[in-house]
Amino acid sequence: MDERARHLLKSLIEQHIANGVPVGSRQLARDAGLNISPATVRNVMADLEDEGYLISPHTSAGRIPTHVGYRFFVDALLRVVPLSAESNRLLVHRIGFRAPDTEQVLHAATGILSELTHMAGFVRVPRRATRILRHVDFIALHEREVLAIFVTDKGDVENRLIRTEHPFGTAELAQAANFFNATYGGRPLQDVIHNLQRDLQQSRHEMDRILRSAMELGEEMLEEDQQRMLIEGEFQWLDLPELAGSERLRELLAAVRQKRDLVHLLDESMRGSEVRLFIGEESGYAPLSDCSVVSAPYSVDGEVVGVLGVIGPMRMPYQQIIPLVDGTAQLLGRALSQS
Amino acid sequence: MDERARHLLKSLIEQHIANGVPVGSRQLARDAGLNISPATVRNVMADLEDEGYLISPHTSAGRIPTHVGYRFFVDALLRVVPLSAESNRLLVHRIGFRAPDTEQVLHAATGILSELTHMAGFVRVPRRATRILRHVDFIALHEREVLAIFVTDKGDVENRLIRTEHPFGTAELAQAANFFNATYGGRPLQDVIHNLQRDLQQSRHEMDRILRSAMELGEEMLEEDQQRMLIEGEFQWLDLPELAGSERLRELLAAVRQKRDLVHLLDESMRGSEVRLFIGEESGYAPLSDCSVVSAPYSVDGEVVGVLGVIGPMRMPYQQIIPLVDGTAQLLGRALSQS
DNA sequence: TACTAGCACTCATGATGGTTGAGTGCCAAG
DNA sequence: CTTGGCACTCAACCATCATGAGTGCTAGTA
Repeated sequence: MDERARHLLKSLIEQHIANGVPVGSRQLARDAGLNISPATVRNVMADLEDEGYLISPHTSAGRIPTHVGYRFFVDALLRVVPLSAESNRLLVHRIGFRAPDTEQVLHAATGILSELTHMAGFVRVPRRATRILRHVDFIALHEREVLAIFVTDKGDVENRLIRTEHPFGTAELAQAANFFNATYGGRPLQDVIHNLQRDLQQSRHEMDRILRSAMELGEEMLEEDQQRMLIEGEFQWLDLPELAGSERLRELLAAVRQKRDLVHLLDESMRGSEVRLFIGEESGYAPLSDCSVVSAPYSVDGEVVGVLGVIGPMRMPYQQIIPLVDGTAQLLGRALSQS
Repeated sequence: MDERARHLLKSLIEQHIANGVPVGSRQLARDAGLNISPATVRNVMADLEDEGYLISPHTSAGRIPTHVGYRFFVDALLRVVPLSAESNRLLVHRIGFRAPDTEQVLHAATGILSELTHMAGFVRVPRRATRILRHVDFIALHEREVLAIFVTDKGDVENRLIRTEHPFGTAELAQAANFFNATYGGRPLQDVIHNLQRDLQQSRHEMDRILRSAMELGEEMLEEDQQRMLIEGEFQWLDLPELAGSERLRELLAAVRQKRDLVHLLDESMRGSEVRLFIGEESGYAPLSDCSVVSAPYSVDGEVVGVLGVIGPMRMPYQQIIPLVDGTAQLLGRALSQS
C-alpha cells in the first residue's frame, strides 16, 4: 500500500468516524487534500476494498471500513491526542484521590468512563488473590447467628452470616477471632484458606463450624471477583444508529448481562500493561462483532489487579478514547494504592 | 355505569392487555359473550369514552383504556389470581430462606421480579434508621489509615477509610473501639449519632478525629439508604411496542437512573402495608406517565423498612403481577427477619 | 325505549411506481 | 498513471391508490 492509499484510508476512516455514513469518492477526493480526481480515488478505493480494508454496504453507497481497516488505522495511521484539559480535570476530580470506599471509586470510574465517551464503561473489580488478611471478627448477632467479617490490607471488607447449631457467647467468639487473627492474620488470603483447610482436617471442635464457614467466606472473596464487573451506560447504545433498533442491540445487552464470556475476554487483556483494543470480530465473541472494546489494566501498588475500559461501536474516536481509558486506569490504580 | 357496560369495559381491557392493540366493536361484541350486536357495543363504548374510561388513538381504530379506565378496572373489576405454583416455587427457591448476605437477597428479589414479570423490577433497600448498633471496630490499615467498621443487629456491615493526622497503634484503636462499644453499643443508630454529636462537643481529644469520622460513617449509613434502590431489567422495555423506539423510552431510562424522584414516590407508598398501584399519570411524575408501578412494602420483624415492585407499561397483567409483587414482599421480609 | 342493521365516512397501513441523487465500474483519451 | 465521461445501480423519498378495520349516525324494528 503506497503513501497515497494510506492517506486516503486514513481520511476515509476519519470521515466515517465523524459522520457515521459511508464515504464516497467525490467527498473523499475533496476532503483528503490531495489534488486528485474522484475517479482516481475510486481506483484506490477499489484496491483497498480488494485488500479487505473497506467494504461497501451496497453498490451505490460509499464505503466504510472493515475491522481490518480499523485495525490498520489504529496500528499504523492513528496519532492519539493528549487528554483534553477539561477531561483531565474531570477525571482527577472524580477519581483522582483516594476515596474512603473502594466500591465508590470503582463506581465513579465506571460512571466517568461512560459519561466522557458516551459509550458503555466498565471496570473489572480488583483481584484479591494476593491480598493480605488484616483482621477477622466474629460477632454474635442472635442466639444462633454469627456474623463473620474479613478485612484485607487494602481495606476490603466482606461479611457473612453463619448459622450455628449451638449458641456461642461473645467471649467465646472473641477468643476464636483472636486465635484466627494470631494464626492467620498478616498472611495472603490464598494461604489462609489453604492452611485453614489443612488445619480443619485434624481437629473436630465445636467451633469448627464457624471456622469452616469463615473459610468459605474467604473462598467466596476470591471466587466472587472471578465474576464481578461493573458496567454502566449501556443505554447510550440506544443513540447509535448502527446498533439501535436491530436485534444486535438486544443480543449485546443480554451478553453484557451474562458477563461470563466478557470477563474471560477482559482477563486476557490483563496480561499486558498497555491499552488494548478488540476491534469487531477480533474479540472472537459473536455479540461483540459490531463493537470495539478499548481496555487498559490498572495496577495497585505495582501489581496488575484489574482492567477497565469502554465498549462501543467500531466507529469510535479512538484517538481520544485511548488516552482517556489509559488515563482512567492510571488514576484508578493510584486512587486504590496506598498514598 | 350499568352491569353490561362494566362487563364490556372489563372484557375490552382484558383483550387489550392480551394483544396490545386497540379493540374494536366487532371483536368485542364477539368475545364478550353477551349476545349483542357491534352497533350496540359501539353505543356503550361511546358512553365509556365520554366518561373518560376509553380513548381511541384515531377515528378508525378501536379503543384503548385510559389510566382512569385501568384504575376502575383494577379497583372494581379485577379479580387477582393466586400465584402459580411454578412461580411460587421459583420465588421460594430464590429468596425463600435467610441468605448469608443481605445484599444478595435484595439482588435476588430484584432479579426474580424482573424475570417473572418481564418488566423492570426494583427493590428499595431497607431503612436502617431503627437499626441497633451491634459492634464497632477500628482497624489500622497503614500508618495513618484507619478502617472503621459498623455492624448493626440485622447484620449490616458498613465500613469507611479514615485518614488521620497521627499514626495510631493497634492497642490504642482497640481501646477506642471498646470505649465506643461500651458507650454506644446496643442503641439505635440514630441515638448513637445524636449522643456522639453531643459528646464530641465537649472533649477535644486526639482520638476525636476517629470518633468524628465514625459518626460521619453512621450518618452516611442513615443517609445512604435515602437514595439507594436496586433496579433491574429496564432493558425488557425494549420489547414493548408501546415504548420502544420513541423518545419516551430514553426519558424513562434517564429518569430511572436519576432515581431521586422515583425514590420519593416509593417512600410515599411505604405508608400503607398493602400492594399499591400507580397507573399512568397517577404517579404525578412525567416520565412515568405511560407506565404503571406496582409496589408493595416489606417488613422486617414487624416493621416496614422498604418497598419493592415492578415498573412496566400500563398494559400489564395486573391480576398476576399484583400477587407476585405481594408474595415477593412477604418472602423478602421473612428472609431478612431473624428466623 | 332499547337494540340493530345499514350506510357514509375516516384513516392507518401497505403496495405500487416514478423520480432523484449519490455513488460505482469501466473505458478511452490525455 | 490519471482523468473525464458514461451507463448503471440502488436507497430514499414522495405521491397515489386500494384496502379494510372501525366509527358515528339514522331509521327501522321488537
